[in-house]
Amino acid sequence: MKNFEVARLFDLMADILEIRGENPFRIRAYRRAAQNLESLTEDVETLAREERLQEIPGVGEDLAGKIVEYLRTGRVKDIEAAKKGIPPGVVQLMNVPGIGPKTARLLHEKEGVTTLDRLEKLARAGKLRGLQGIQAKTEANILKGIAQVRAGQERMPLGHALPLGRELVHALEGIPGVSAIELAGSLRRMKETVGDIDLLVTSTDPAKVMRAFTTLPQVAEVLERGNTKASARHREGIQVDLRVLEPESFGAALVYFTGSKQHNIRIREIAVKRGLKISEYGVFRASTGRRVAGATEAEVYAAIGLPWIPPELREDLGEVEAAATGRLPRLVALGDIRGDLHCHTTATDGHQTIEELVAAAERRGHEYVVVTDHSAAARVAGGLSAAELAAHVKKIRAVQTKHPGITVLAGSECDILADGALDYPDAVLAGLDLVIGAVHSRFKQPRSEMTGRICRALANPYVSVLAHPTGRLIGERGPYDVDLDEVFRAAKRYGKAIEINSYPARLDLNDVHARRARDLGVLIAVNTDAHVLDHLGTMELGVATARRAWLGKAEIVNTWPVKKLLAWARSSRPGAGRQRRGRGRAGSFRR
DNA sequence: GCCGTTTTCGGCCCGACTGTTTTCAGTCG
Repeated sequence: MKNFEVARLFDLMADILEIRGENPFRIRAYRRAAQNLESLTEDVETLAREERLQEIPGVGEDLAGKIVEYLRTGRVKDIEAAKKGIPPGVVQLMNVPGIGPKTARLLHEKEGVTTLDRLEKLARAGKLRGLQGIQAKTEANILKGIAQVRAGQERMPLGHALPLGRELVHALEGIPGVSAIELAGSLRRMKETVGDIDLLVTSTDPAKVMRAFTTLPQVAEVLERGNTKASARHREGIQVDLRVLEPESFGAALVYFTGSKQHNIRIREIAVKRGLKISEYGVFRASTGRRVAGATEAEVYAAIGLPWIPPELREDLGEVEAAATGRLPRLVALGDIRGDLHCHTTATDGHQTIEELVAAAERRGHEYVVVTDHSAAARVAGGLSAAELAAHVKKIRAVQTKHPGITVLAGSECDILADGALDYPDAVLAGLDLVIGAVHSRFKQPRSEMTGRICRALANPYVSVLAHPTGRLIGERGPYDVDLDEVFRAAKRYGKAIEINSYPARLDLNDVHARRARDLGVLIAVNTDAHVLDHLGTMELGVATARRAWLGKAEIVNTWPVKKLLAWARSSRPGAGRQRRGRGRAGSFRR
C-alpha cells in the first residue's frame, strides 16, 4: 500500500512549486491529489494495475502517469528535476508557523538558510531584519515558531480535544450577548486527531467576547487578537481559534469554520456557477451583493441546491456529489446503539466489577452489554483460564438476575494465537453468547502470516467479531502489517463483523478503513472496549468514526435488537442451519 | 494540473490578521 508515499511525494512537489512561485492552481492540483490519495480506500497499486488511477478525484492523465512512474521506478523525473536548487531543508522551513513559501525562498536565496539551526542562529543575532519585509517583530515570531516546531506540535487525539473544546464552550456560553456558540473545524467533523480547537460565537458585543476569551484560565498565551478573531494557546498545548460573528451569519460561519477546506472550496465553486458567492458572512448574489442566505447551515446549502450535509462527511470525498444526487447516506447516530459488545471487568484488566459495568450500561440506556474479558494467552492482562472463565460466566449470569432491565451476555475477548487458532477450544467458546477475536501478540509477523492468522480466526464458527483490527495506538504504535482488504473479504464471506474500537487511542478501524469495509458490504460493530466506567462514554468517538465512514444503522450489529444480534452470533455455529430450518425462524432464547 | 447542464480552453474560493507597508504582501485557515 503506497498511497501515503505517493501522497507525500505530491505534497512535496506542491511545496517546491510554491517556493518556486509557480501557478497556484497547479500547486492546488498536486495538493488535492495528495489529499485524495491519503483518504483513498483502495490500494493505489491495485488501481494502477487496473488502469483506474484517473478515477481518483483530482488525478488526471499527467498525475496518473507520475503515479505509474513512481510505482515502477521509485522516482518521478519531473519531481526530481523540480527539486534541483531547492534543498530539502528549505522546504522544511515552511513547517515554522509564519514562514510560507515566499519567506522560505527569501531566506534561502539571500542568506543561504537550509536548516532550522542556521535560521535560529541568524534570528538570534538579529541578522534577518533588513531582509525584504522582515523587521524585529517578524524575527521574534520566527524564533517563537522555531521553538514551537522543536516542541513538536503533534495533533491532539479527538478523545482528548473534545472535552477541552466542550469546556471552552461552557465557559463562554454564559457571557451576556452571546447568542450561539459552537465547536467547529476538524473537531466538529470528528477527525481522529485535531490540530486546533475552533470556536464560533455569534454575539452583538464582540469586544466583550474577545475580552472574556483572552482572559479565560484555560488560555496560556494569546497569539493573535483582532476585532472578530483571536488565537490562543490552551494550557494543554493545543491552539484555540475563536471567531465572533453577527447572528445573521451563524449558518454561513459554521459552514465556513467547520470545513474541511476542500469541502468549502467545492461548495464555493458551485456557488460561483450559480452566480452566487459564499463567505463566512453569508451567501450573496454576485451581481448585486444582496444576501440570499446565511442564518442556518441548511439555508446555505439550500441556496446552492444541496441538502444539509453532516459535518463528519465534509471532506470532499464524494459527499457533494452524493448530496447533489440525493444519495447522502442516513448515518448511524449515538442513540441507535443498543449495546456494547466489548467490555472488561476486574476479572482481568478492567477496573470495574461486573455489577458496576452492568449498572453503568443500564444507566446509559443500553439494552444489552457483553462482558468480554481476556483469555489465558493475554497474560499481562490477567487472562482467564478455561476454568476461571466458567466461574466468571456463572457470576455474569448471577448479575443478570439482579438487572432485569438489561440483557447481560457472557462473552470473551479471546486471543487469536500466532497460527490463527483461538485461545479457547470450541467446546469452551460454545458456552459463550458472543466471542470477539483479538490479536495481542506477535505484532511483527509478516503481512501474509498476519493476514492468514486473522482470516483463519474469522473462519472459526464461534467468533463473531474481530476486535481492533490493526492494533494501532494513535501517536504510540503503528498498525501491524495486514492486508485489510483480504480480512474484509473473509469477514464478508463468513458473515462476521469487524470492530470500530472506540477507545480514544485506538479508533481502530479508522474512518478510511471502515468506509472500505462498508463499501465491501462487511458488518461493523462499534464497541468501547471499556476498562473503567468512564470509558462507556467513548462510544461517541466510535460512532463518529462510523459516521465518517458513511455507515448507517443497519450495517452496525450492535444497533440490532438483542434477538437479532444473538441469532446472528449463532448463525455460523454448528447446528444453526438445522435449527433455523426446523423452526422456520431464528431460534428461541433462554433469556 | 484538473475539469466540463454555461467550457476540450479558460477558468479555478474567500476573507482576517500581522507586520510591514503608506496601499500591500504574506500567511493562514
